[in-house]
Parts: sequence; structure tokens; C-alpha cells
Amino acid sequence: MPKQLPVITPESIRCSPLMREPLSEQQSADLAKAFKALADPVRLRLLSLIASHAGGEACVCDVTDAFDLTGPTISHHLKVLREAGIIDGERRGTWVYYRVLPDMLRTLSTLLTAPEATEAEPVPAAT
Amino acid sequence: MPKQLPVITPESIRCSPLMREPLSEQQSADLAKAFKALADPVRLRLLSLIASHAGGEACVCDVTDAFDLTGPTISHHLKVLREAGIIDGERRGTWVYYRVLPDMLRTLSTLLTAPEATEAEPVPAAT
DNA sequence: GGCCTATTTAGAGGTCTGTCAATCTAGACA
DNA sequence: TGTCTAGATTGACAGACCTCTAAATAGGCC
Repeated sequence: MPKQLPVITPESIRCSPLMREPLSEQQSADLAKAFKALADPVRLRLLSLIASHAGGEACVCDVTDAFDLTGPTISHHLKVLREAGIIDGERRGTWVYYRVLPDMLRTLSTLLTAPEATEAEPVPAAT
Repeated sequence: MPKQLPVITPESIRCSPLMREPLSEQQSADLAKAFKALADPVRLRLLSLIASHAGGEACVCDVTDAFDLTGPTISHHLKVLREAGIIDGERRGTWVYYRVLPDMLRTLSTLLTAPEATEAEPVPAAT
């Protein structure tokens, strides 16, 4: 499972705590790739199945049954999550086990967090 | 700006704190819609521009210049964000002002958060 | 080696998405 | 009323995406 190169890493994104300042084009492009990996119901469910599985990892065969999809399709979605730096897979004998890489999810989570309740006042219509 | 109906709300998602348990098909479908709205570099940058703008809101004309895109395209992206329940817009005179709705972002952020460092042990190969 | 199972890769088809040009709507103002 | 500006909507097109079937790869076992 030699994680092919076009993988995004949390370090490569390195975005400020939140949207307290505008994102650069590069940042937004990298972040969009990460969010795109999450923007599919099958991948979200795959992720939750892996993350919530005993031991923090799940074999492909463990999760395939939860879907009405063919093996190759599941494999495709796992690859997308892997290339987004969200999960990683390891072959052990006949089976391949996937586990969540928490760093990327943490990075995305932080990005979406409000820095503080710094004042969400609707602005007193100061014309 | 009568927010057309197919809007997702944080309440409608109501997912458990994190992926401590598998997502249902319905939850994953709703969440995927929300993440899909974030899965575009232009929309992410729009969001950061609005969120970081003085007063927490920005007029369309404030953000359009940051892009090499036509008005209709910007308008389209704003609509996607609006229908995802991530921003809301309000017309004031000639201009339309957008602001971030923090609830949806908070919901998504929480979803991606690890419940705790509950033990990321690689499992002692307990065959 | 030969066969079987688990998973990935390759290629194709149908659908969704981002973008644009053209057009339309809403408000301001003379 | 007419006109101007700010945004939104519509329709079209190219490229990306999800899914499948068919074929390939990897490891275990006889």
C-alpha cells in the first residue's frame, strides 16, 4: 500500500486556525481536495465504519457488506480517502486493513471552528 | 433572498459527536451535501472572505474582485453555500450582504473531531 | 506450480458540476 | 416612467465523478 504521491498532508495545508483571514488560492485548492474526499455519502459512511470499528481499523471485507456496491467501487472510494490523507491502508496477509489518520480530520475540523464567539452581532445597521 | 427549501440545517443532520458509531445512510447523505458545498476552492475562498470581512458580512461586490470569474459564477457558488445552510444573504438596498451561519460549520467541525484520544494503539496483534 | 480468495487497476457509460454568455429582476434615482 | 447598477436565473457545454464489468495482482494453501 505504497501511498501514491498525490497525497495531501495536514502539513501541506497549514491553514490558519480558522477563516479569520482569507484563504490563499493554494490553501483553498488543497482544502477543497480534502473536503471533496468527504463529499460523498459512501465515503463518509466508510470512514465512520472504519473509525468506529473495533481496534480503530477495519478490513475491506468488514465494510463492503454495508453497501450495495461492488468491490471495485468500494476500493475506489477507499483510494480517494487514502489519497486525501484521511485514511491509510496496510496489507496483512490476504486482507488489507484501513485506519483513520486523525491529523487531517483535525486540521479540517479546526478550520471550521469559530476562533471564539468574537461577536456575531448583526452589526447595528451603522449605515 | 427567500432561502429556497432544499436547505440543509444542522438540526436535520444531528449526527453523533463524532464517528464513534457508523453513520446511517440518511445522515451520510445529508452530511455529504454539506461537505460538497465546501468541496470547491472558490467556495472555500468565498467563505473565508465573507467570514473574515469586517462586520462578519460582505457584499457580493466585495468578494467578486478576488476571483477571475464572472458574476453569474460567483452567484452560483453563493447559492450553493446558501442552500447548504452555511451562509445566508440579505438584500439591503442595491446590495446583497452575505454572512456565515456558524451552526452548520460547528456541526461539521464536531463531526470531524476525535471524541478523545481514546487509544489509538495499533492493537497488539491479538491474532 | 496451480488454484482460490481478497483487493486493486483499467476502461466505459451515464450523471453531476463549474463556467460562461445572454437575459431577467430589484432597487435607486432623476 | 425611464434608466442605471447589483445580482440572480437560464441554458449550454466541457470536464469531473460514480458506478459497473473485465482483467490483473498479491498472498495463502494444496
